[in-house]
Amino acid sequence: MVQALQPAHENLSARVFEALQDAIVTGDLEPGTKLREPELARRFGTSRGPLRDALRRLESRRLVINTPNAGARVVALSRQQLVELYLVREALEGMTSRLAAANMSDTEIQELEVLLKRHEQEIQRKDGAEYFKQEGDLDFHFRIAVGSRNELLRISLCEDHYQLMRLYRYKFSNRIGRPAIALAEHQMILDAIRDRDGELAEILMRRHIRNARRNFEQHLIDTPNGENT
Amino acid sequence: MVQALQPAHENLSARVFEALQDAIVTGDLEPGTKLREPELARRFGTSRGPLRDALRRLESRRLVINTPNAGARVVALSRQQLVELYLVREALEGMTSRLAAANMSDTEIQELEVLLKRHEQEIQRKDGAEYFKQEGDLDFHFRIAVGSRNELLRISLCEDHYQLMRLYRYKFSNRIGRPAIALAEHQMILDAIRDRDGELAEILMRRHIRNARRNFEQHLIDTPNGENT
DNA sequence: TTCGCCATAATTGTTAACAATTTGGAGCCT
DNA sequence: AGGCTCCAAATTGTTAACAATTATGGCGAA
Repeated sequence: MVQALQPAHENLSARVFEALQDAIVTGDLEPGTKLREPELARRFGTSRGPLRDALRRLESRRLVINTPNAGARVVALSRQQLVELYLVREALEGMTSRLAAANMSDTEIQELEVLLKRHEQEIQRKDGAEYFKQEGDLDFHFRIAVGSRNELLRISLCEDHYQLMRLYRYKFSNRIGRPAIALAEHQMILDAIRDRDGELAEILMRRHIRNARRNFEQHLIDTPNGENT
Repeated sequence: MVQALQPAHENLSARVFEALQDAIVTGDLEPGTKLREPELARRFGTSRGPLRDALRRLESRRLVINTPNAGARVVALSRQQLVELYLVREALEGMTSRLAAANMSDTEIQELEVLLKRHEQEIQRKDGAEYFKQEGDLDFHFRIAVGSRNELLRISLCEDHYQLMRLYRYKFSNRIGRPAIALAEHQMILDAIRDRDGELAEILMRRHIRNARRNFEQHLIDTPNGENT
């Protein structure tokens, strides 16, 4: 159950937007759920105006799909659409890595090293691995997006596509051994960035995401009756 | 001056959205223009509700920037932001071309050939070249996006980024000789797609957009005092 | 039973009024 | 003159009522 909004300061529209996005991404509102304006307005303690505003903003992030005169629903990505998302990420994050190799500060690179060291320990200890490996993975990609010094790329990835990825992160948990493989891939990407080798960083990042996609596609073959349309 | 909306059928919000987008992209409302809700509502013959709705949708396409409690303005891209846009296009359209080589139908490829033949004639006759070469260029890229059979890519490019490109297409008209060069690049990309050589198609498309970006960047160096921030 | 139709309820779309915030400028002081 | 404060006007944010559209459910006929 979603609770009312406590933080003041911002306008209602923005607060409802964040609360709704959180409810969707955490799975509190499951994919496909009908989003009725009067009900949600009551739940968030506001009127329908700001709520509609929030729905439009969520629609632009593809977390909500709206059909005119019929209402809004939480997005339910098909397997095909998830594959499409991987392909877009492959393209965008390849470019991101290339730019990050040129533009990331030495400090940021050192912080990335620390992050990966922590991931290594997490995986060895296997504590909280199920949860952490996904959020940690996104954190790695997130920092590279920031390091690209390209705001358009950063917003596309961090504020749009990653939210969608988070929404589906629990659906297809990576297979046994994949976290360690992913970490090794992250290490290689970081090495390339440290060497300021943009071309290699791009190639490695694309291969990394391509591997994740193929892992997912294999998962589809193994379990033909998924929960997605 | 923007006129009132005649087409019925759709809801007001959608009609205002399209009319406003058109006014922005055609330059009727210049970059940086303050968008006052009461004024626009009068102009489009509606109330502020649907108008705010339209503004939010334009915001999601980056054609409008909204600062809370201070109102909305037509976007005014800086030179740096335009460079960023080229880089994003390079990444996305590279992937688009790769996928189009695999997924475009033979009919679509033939239609692309017809399109390029027409461009060739247009350039030789030099009639309407100034206008056509830009819209025609976008048409070429548009069809490849469709041919990728990736809806996420198609929407990102055709409905988001291309509108921004159109908004700035008149600002930096390609230099002498560039249209012919661009056409030759288009030809090579089409050849690769016809050969179903996705890898080559991607390389060529990226080089094509990279060339356009460098052409633009050179333009920046030559004319340091641009109209953009 | 099952299909289609109609009335009713629920939901979305739109409007206008009210509240809160920001902007612009007059007037005053230094 | 220059800059500050404060008031007024304009603009954005929010709400609730009304209109239009869509979903629902019962009824009757084949």
